[in-house]
Amino acid sequence: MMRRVTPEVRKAGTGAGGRPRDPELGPAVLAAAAELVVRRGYHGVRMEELAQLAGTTKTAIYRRWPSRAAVLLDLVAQRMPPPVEVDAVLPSGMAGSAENEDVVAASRLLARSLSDPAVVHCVMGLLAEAVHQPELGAQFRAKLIEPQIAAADALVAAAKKAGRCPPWVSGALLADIMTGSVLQHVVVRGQPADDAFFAELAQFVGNALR
Amino acid sequence: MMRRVTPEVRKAGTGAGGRPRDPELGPAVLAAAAELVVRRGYHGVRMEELAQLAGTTKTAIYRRWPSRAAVLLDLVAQRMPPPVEVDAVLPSGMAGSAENEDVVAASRLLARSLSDPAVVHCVMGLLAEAVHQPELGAQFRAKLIEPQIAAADALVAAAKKAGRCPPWVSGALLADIMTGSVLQHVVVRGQPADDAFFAELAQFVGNALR
Amino acid sequence: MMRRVTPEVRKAGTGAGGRPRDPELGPAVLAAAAELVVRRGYHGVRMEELAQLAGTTKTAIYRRWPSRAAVLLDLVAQRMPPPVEVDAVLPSGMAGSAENEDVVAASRLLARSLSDPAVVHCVMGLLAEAVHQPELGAQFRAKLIEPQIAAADALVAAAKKAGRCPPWVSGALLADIMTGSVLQHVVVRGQPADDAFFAELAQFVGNALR
Amino acid sequence: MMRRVTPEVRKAGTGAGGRPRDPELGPAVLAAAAELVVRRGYHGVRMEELAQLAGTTKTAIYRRWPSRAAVLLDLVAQRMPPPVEVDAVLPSGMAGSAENEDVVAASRLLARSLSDPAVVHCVMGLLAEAVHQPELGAQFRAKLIEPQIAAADALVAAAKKAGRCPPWVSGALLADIMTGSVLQHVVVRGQPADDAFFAELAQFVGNALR
DNA sequence: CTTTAATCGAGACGGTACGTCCTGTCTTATA
DNA sequence: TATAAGACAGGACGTACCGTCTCGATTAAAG
Repeated sequence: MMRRVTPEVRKAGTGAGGRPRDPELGPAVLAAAAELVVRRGYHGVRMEELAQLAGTTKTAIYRRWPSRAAVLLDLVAQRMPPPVEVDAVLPSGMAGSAENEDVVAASRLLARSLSDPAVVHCVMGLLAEAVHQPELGAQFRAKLIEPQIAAADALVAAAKKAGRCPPWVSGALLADIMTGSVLQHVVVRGQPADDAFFAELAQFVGNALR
Repeated sequence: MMRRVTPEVRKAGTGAGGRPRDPELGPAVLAAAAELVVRRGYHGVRMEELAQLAGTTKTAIYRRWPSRAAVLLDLVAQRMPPPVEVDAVLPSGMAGSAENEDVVAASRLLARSLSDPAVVHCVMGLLAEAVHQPELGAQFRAKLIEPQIAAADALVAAAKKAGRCPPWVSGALLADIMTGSVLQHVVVRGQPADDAFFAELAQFVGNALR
Repeated sequence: MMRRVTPEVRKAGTGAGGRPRDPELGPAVLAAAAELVVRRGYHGVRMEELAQLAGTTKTAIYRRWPSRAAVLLDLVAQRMPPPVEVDAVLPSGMAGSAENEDVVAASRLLARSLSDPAVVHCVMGLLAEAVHQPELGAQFRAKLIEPQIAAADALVAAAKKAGRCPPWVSGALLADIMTGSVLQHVVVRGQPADDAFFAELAQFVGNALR
Repeated sequence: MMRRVTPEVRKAGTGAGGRPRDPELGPAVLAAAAELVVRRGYHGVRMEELAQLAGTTKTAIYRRWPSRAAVLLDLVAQRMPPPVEVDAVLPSGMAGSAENEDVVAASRLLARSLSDPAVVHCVMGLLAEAVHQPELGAQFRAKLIEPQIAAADALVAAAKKAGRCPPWVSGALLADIMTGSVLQHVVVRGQPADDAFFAELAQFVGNALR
């Protein structure tokens, strides 16, 4: 007997029938969350108000995300720029680059991950909550941090092969330094992440990679 | 006209008569807060439980601090190691040091500010709350960050005068990089701040200061 | 002008075409409701669980009944024994009965209306809901109470004609006393409706009718 | 050593110090509940609205009562008239009363327990909830029913001693009949509990007690 | 044999209330 | 005046349930 194949492969979670999820609802919630998080901060995102602003109800939100933290985590994952792409920074023909300007440029991109204020506010709140909520921390790292580290590793590996990076530098270290410095500068010290700061940082890193 | 003193959050010893404050109570609260913050994280520090663990009541705590954040801020201020002392790192007779090992050593001290887990957890929570609570952020920076920057500035100035530091390096940048990298490594990525990491970081900084 | 028939709660078989209703589904729902109402009480009958126990879905139930109360009302109407039939109790030839044992026997039947625990639980819940839901109350009385009163009235009229019942006794009063006493005894006081109680009650009524 | 006696025996639950409960708050909640229950019925009493109407908050209500049902139970207990007092009905000098009018009068009082509409609505809702919530049912009976039964028992015992009541009549039976009949008449059938009904009922009972 | 129309299972949706939890303020009696 | 004790107002949380809705699939009678 031939298995009956459903004519259309459904993309919704469980697989079978039922009223399909409103496709506009999820994005609307994330957009509302982004607005609220910059208006009121991480703890100012109240589920009731979030639902109202998104034109829906708490119930619908909790059907998609298990908690408020999960919503904000998804918000960050969506707004965070994708990690550095090696090929975009180290084009094949660029082999004999006089200095290591290409690696430095890539590092600048890494640092600019935290340029969106909504992202910054969410990240702080999530980290504070994740400290003693291991599952949240694991998801946070899997969704946001590990791709970044992987990209940095690939970047460093390519640079090493081309002789433009000392062998003792690791991608993880580079990522820690770039994003960490921005975090400290912006969030902890409350300073603007302007071009002057990025220039200083780039010069520091460029000097270290000599 | 006599200024009306709000009974709450009065500094101890303002007036004359009355029962004196129990001098052991304040420290007991901070100790209990340190224990709770590592057990349950920043948001896990409930005022009722904190009071109970410190052997007192909420009333007594709120007489000393205006809010939960203020308690945790004081906790950090107390547990945070004092900022680097220039004289301890750059002794007068050490002038012609072959390399820049002394500045690197000072930077390591700067980085080790965040070695206490209680401090790390508090800092994250306080920052998350401070994002939309400007007064808290100002106090945070005045108590914790500005002394650090000042110390780093003094350190860098002395090193520059001795020719062991490039002129484009600022103390603020050095502090941002050192503490920020540790913050990222420990809190965001959840990695241990062990000697291997500090060594990598020191080598990076040492290379940059050449 | 053709009347627009709302698709919901349509009587089965109104129009022509279309898939016919599953005839086993309605009874299955009532049976499941009976089971649930004795297991968990009136408010414990959740529509989702009811549907699942009946092997169907909420949709199918709401196509047949407009609300949860309507389902339970139908359950009572089905499980409630039919009201007393005069002829069954007062056979024509039994005219000169020495006592009034026949009326007493009829009253016992009246009282036994509430012997089914599912019925008792439903009745309580329905009444509680009907207090401020006049339409539900009206349906409740029309379906369950008025037939009982009518039967009691007929019974009393026949008994009066045969001289076995004082002229000041009405069927409504008799019904109130018999069913009300059982309600109080069983539901309010939580006592079993056993033979001893019915005997006591019958003796009381028999004495009153002398 | 003499035990220190607190100068004033506190009536509040736990016994020791602390801010005393607002004595007006409990009565205000019960009054508000009475108003809401007649306006909207048992299920229409929402905790939030109840709190607001009483000029307080949900928290304060839940500190005094464990659940909504407990509030309404207390409301009934307060509004329900006290059970019949034998001495008030059977004065010592009234021994040779021609008929049994005194017992009948007492029964009428018994029946009038359900004259308050707020009481009736609450009783119905409580009973519906108590069906499968044994603890609530037990409290309901202990607070409301058992005193009534005890009073009826005392009444019947005194009447028997004076020869104005048949030996086979129990107080419980009399209470079941009186209150149950009213319950049925008012709640189930939706008829008014007017004098005509009470007269009919009294005549029936008076006849039975002959 | 196709069209039509109503049913079915499945499950998302808006809405509403629940009871819990926590913060920061207050009101007592006692030390 | 400080303390322990605990009630208070206020507000958000996440859960649970109701009754409605929107799908695709199914099932018969009508055309």
